[in-house]
Amino acid sequence: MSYIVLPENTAAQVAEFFRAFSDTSRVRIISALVNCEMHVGAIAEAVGISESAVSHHLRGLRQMRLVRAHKEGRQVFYCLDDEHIASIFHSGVDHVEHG
Amino acid sequence: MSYIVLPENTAAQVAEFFRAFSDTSRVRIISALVNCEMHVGAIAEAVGISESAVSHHLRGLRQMRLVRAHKEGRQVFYCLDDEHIASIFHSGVDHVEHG
DNA sequence: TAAATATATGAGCATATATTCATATGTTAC
DNA sequence: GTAACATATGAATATATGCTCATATATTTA
Repeated sequence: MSYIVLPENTAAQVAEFFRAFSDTSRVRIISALVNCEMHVGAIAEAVGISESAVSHHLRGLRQMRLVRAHKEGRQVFYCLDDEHIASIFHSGVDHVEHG
Repeated sequence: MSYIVLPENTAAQVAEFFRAFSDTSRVRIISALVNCEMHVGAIAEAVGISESAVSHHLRGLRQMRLVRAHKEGRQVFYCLDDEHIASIFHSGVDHVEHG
């Protein structure tokens, strides 16, 4: 029988993707963006961490295309990039709540 | 409008859960266990890392109940704990392959 | 019993990561 | 223009993480 293992490259990308959901603050940021778009200050207030920390996290999430941003005046609003992100997030919540 | 953010405790559990999928080696280990159960040595060979490293990863995955183990002689066979784990894994692969 | 095999585990090290602080950039109001 | 505000970014630091190496435990075989 042959063992089928995901190639290193693909596995690294998958790992990188899930790493976005692997930090408490990021999970809370993502949870805040599931139902509405929010600007950085509001996210910081809602999650309870500094705006700088939020900004750093959002940069990572942006680079991985988990979130999209658009500017309105001096505020920047963020939202989840697509439904797939929300879906994976919900899978994780489901797993820990009834799993 | 009120901002609904996942409580810290729950978010920490969700983050911990996804952290299991956030490392290249663990993703490959999980991928190997999707279709069959395998013993530690076979996993190590398939993934291409030391048996010790595999064993360390499997301990974490066991503690998080992502995998189950049973002994046969001196070998220990591992398999994914349930279909939900495989399903989340596949979601991640789908995301990076066509996302 | 002793030796060989399979897995598990603890310590140590090197790297990665999250946060804070200071500062930079861009925008609005005066 | 300057001041105030909102966000972004780089450096520094503290903690976490993955791997290796040495060793321990358990099982089979001679």
